[in-house]
Amino acid sequence: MEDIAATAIPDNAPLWLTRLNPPQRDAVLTTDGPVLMLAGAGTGKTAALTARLAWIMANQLAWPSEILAVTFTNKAAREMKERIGAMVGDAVEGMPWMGTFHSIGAKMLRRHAELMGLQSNFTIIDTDDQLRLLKQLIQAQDIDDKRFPAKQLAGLIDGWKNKGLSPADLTPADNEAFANGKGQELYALYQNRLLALNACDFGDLLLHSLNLLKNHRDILEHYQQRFKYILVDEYQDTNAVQYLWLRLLAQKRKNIACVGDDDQSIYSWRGAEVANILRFEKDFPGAKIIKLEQNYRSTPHILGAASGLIGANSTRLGKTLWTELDEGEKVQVIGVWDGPEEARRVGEEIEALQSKYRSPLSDIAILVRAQHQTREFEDRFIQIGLNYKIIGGFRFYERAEIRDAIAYLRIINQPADDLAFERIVNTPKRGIGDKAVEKIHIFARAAGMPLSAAAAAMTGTDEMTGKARKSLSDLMIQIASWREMAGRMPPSQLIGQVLDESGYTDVLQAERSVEASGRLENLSELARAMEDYETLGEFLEHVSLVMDNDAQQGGDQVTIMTIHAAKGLEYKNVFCVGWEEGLFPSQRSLDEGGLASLEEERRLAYVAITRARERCTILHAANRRIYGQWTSSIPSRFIAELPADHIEAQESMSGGASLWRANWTEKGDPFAHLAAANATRAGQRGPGWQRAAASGGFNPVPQRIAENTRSAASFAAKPRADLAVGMRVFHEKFGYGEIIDIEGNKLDIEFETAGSKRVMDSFVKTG
DNA sequence: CTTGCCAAGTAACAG
DNA sequence: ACTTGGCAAG
Repeated sequence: MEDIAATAIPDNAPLWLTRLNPPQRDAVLTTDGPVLMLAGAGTGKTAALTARLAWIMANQLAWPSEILAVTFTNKAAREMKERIGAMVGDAVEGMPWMGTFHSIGAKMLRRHAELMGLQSNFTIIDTDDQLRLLKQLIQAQDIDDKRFPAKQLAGLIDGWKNKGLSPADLTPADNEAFANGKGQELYALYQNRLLALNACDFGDLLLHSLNLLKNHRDILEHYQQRFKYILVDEYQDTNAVQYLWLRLLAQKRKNIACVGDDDQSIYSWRGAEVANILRFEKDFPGAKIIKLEQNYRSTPHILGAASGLIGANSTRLGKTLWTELDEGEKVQVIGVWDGPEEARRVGEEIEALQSKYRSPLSDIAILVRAQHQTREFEDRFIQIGLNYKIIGGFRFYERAEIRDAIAYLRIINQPADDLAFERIVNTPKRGIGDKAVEKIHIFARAAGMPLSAAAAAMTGTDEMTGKARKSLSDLMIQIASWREMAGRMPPSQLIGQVLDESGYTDVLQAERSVEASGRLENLSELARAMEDYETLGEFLEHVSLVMDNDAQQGGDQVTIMTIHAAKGLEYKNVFCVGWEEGLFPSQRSLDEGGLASLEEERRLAYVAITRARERCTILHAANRRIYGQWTSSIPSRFIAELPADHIEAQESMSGGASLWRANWTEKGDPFAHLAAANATRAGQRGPGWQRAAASGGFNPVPQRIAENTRSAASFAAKPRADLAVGMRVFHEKFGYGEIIDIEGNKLDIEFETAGSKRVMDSFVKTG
């Protein structure tokens, strides 16, 4: 294992191979047999992976279509394709089996759908549909869906699927986990319902694919034969069902290369098992283990801070990262008064980076623990006119109008899609309300047919009364005509027809609000996105699995995203915000998982810091609002765990300092009592506070005091002097309007397009 | 059948 | 703070 007799460089070696370091090269040239690459953050893992694929193809060890390459995100797959393309040319185009577990599972499943009781045009339902379906089932069982919410059941079912368990595989304990022993029954009902709808949820894409291979020897052998090489990225994040699926496929040729880093395992909550990586040598005897430890990304200070932090974890394989880069700047730790000030401060730091280093905004990322933290930054950046984008969050296809449009497409593509039918039958409003839908349900159940078929049949009976009957009949005629159109026009054109003829566009246009025009824009964006697809089915697959909203509106933008979404990415400047106990590490995670969860949170912190190439800044606030309530907070313990040599606590408002400040400003500060309470608690315990105190937190004269009071005053702000009733003003979100009334710093404005609203004066511009 | 209002519960992370 | 669901009025 230690003898890394560096594989000799072949004579004909291309440049991209000679440039790799010895372990990387090893990982490329060891093509036969199982390989496990332990690759630390920033150690050139992707370079090695792509080179390995390029090498296999360039030497014709396998055709592109004979390689199975699994990545964790669509982004990673896309990126890898691009990089390989640059090395070996167009050959990548023919790599049909590169993608996420889910997309590959879906592909495989569509080819053999009938064996699993599905048709190949099955729908992939999202979490929203899943919840609605489960709720219906729970209610149909006469179970109180308040006490036993669909969300909880969805979580359990996902968990079972991640473990590879079908309803029949559940233990009595599993069964007891929901509604006093109804778990199994509901799971089984749900699966039957999905089959009847010709639909899969995300978990099914994996579970069905696994069962497909398990239960059909010939198919398994076909794929074992086909995939000459298997490559798996982020192996530490694979869950049981993925692991079993891989193991089946690799059994024959055993040319499987897995890449992972136990320190970056951050998905245990969705069933990932680090044990998979530890078990690799047992599963594949004689596996070659290759460690990548030279870091090419981060400065020694950043690396030192991250290493020190992760060193606090007890369960690690242990790697020692090193770098040849220049020392660089220390990691900055900044304490601020509250959430708004945190956002304000980050904005200032970004502006400083722009002027001092001429950093483009695309070199800057803000990493949050939880999605809701993005809002504060968004508000601030709109205010100061800083260009930003938020990754993840509200996914494009999760917007109501997009889901509506897609529901139309789904019911056109797949008549059995009851969920889609339910969604659109009265959208836009056409007088077919709950009562009418209920009738359709009853009819459908009696006749054993899908809703849309039942609805079509009912237009010929007297079940429906006048108006509803007419509307329904019109709708069914329209749907029939759209189905016919779908065969002869491209999807991007079809969607326009559908939206116009259904009256959807009209309703939005009639609304004449900013929101409505935004929706219309989104819909035309959707049509544009559809231009890349030739068939409806193709597009729907894309939308349910792939479509993300990083369709950048162009321009130079700061990126705001969760740490999870940032895994695998790097930025020159990284801001890690909200490092406070309860938020990060998240209270919920501590409550649920104890030490194991704490260690996962710490790995998350490690991932966050190691995204930074040159500058890493960590912030924590002394006060934050949670559920609309102001709450005091203490610095995260992770801050205390950063080695002092590598950090610089620039100034701190935390603990004692904020008490001092609170006393100082007590008069005008409505939150002084919170700060005092915070200080008391911080004084009792809290390792993060010790660090903050030890590293200069007790600066007796906080220099930024003037600014701080100003920011604390943002919620009790003085009204602006430059505004008066009757004045015409501009608001980023609502456009132009006239001031009707002024109340302190709040304005009542009659907007020209958005109607009358009450807004903060700081959000409007004059002139 | 729709709309509007109030109360309640709430927000971790992905495909 | 913000969204969702239930319920009452139009």
